Amino acid sequence: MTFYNDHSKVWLSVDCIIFGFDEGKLKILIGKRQMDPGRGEWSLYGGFVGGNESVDDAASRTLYELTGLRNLYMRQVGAFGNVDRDPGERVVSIAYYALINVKDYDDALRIEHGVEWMDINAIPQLYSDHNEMVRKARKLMQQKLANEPVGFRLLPSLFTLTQLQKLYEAVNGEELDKRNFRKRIKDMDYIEKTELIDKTGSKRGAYLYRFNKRVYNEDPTFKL
Amino acid sequence: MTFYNDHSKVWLSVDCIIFGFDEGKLKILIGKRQMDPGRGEWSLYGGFVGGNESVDDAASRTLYELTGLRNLYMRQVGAFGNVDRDPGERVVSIAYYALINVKDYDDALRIEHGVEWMDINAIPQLYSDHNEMVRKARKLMQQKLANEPVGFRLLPSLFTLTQLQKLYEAVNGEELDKRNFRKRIKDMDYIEKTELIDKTGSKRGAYLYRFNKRVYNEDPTFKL
DNA sequence: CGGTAAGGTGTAAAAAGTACACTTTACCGC
DNA sequence: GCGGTAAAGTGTACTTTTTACACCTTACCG
Repeated sequence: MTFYNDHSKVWLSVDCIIFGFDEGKLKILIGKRQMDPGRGEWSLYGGFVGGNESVDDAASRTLYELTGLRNLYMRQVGAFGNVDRDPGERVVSIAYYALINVKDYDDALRIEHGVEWMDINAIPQLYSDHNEMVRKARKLMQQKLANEPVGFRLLPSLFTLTQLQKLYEAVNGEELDKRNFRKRIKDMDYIEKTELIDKTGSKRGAYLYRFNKRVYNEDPTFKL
Repeated sequence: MTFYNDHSKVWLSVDCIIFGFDEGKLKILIGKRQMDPGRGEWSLYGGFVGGNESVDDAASRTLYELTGLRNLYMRQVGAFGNVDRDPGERVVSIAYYALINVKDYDDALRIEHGVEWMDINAIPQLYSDHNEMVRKARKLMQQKLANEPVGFRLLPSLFTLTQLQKLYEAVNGEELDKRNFRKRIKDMDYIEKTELIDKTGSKRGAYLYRFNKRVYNEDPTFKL
């Protein structure tokens, strides 16, 4: 049964913009392409969409391949479909961004795949239209973090308010006032203060907080 | 030269969510499918992506086919890629939304294509995943209209403030205060009052306004 | 010439956002 | 053991933005 034979088919790929937060900086994972065409160029990590998987599933699988992690927070960036975007063949790519806690990513696995964390503000020229994908992903991710409590995906499950603030500063590229920031956090009942104290970031130590999804779901309001 | 032969190809289509504003209501164009599979079901208008055109171009072409209009405001909604979204074959579709001024659309052409304007709040069940596309398109379009001055694309080039207000009320699904709305418009220098008066909407007549893109570009700030 | 229906206008109160500086704590090095 | 250091933590006054709200004007129509 073939309805559409008079139209042409294309290869479909997925490309992943994987955001991490480390050393106070927002970073993404990129590596040098290990295959033709474009061998040796800096590139996002990607893969092809199989005949028997959804595009979302292909992205999840690709993320899993690279990181060994499942159930990452992931959103579609969009389809990139210029005719000559791939130097070899007609390939349309669907970009996805993901948020991961850098500490969850096994470093050996990272090296095995030949990718590294690069500061979002120092991304070199990338293969094909990947820079454009990164730009769009960053914009969408910024908007998402401003309106939904997903930034926590970039942090350990226990985090200090300073870490959270630095994260938002890195994402938005601007400094925030500490007191105003903490005031707003205090109004969010689903960001819970624990009795635990982190001593790694300062001599004095800072209280650790945690995001409570249950509480959030009862009144899903967020704005930062 | 074929690098990717061990992967499978798919058909790519585009589907269009075409927004119009008429009779004080936000509407989209839908029609009954005239081909298998799904013949007779309500559906968005779409088309296939050709081997030699970008996905964006395919969407423009499809919009032109349907409306006879070029340079419509158009944005990508995203890729829809579930394996069985099309009952016949594996087809991945990229959805686009467009904004048109209903008056610009020749009614004979509309009827010829068998599509009609349907209130966004009364959309029936649509073919495949088209309802999902509409939901996402509406959300993106709402956000876009709140942050960029593109709502004018849904109105004649000369419009009254009441028309503009009704448009925003329809888009956001909530009534707005007339004085507050007009106050905000007055702060936007690029929405220019003309000396022309529209007498069709009221006995008294209302001043017609126009959006000045040049002025907007000098200080592209917008928020409604 | 009175009724009607949309056009047009300003002010005050509430809420949200912004700017801003000092004390506390615990470690470290001398 | 004590002075220096570096991050943690905390409240108030001011500014800006947002919201609520009611009446007069105009021109057509019957």
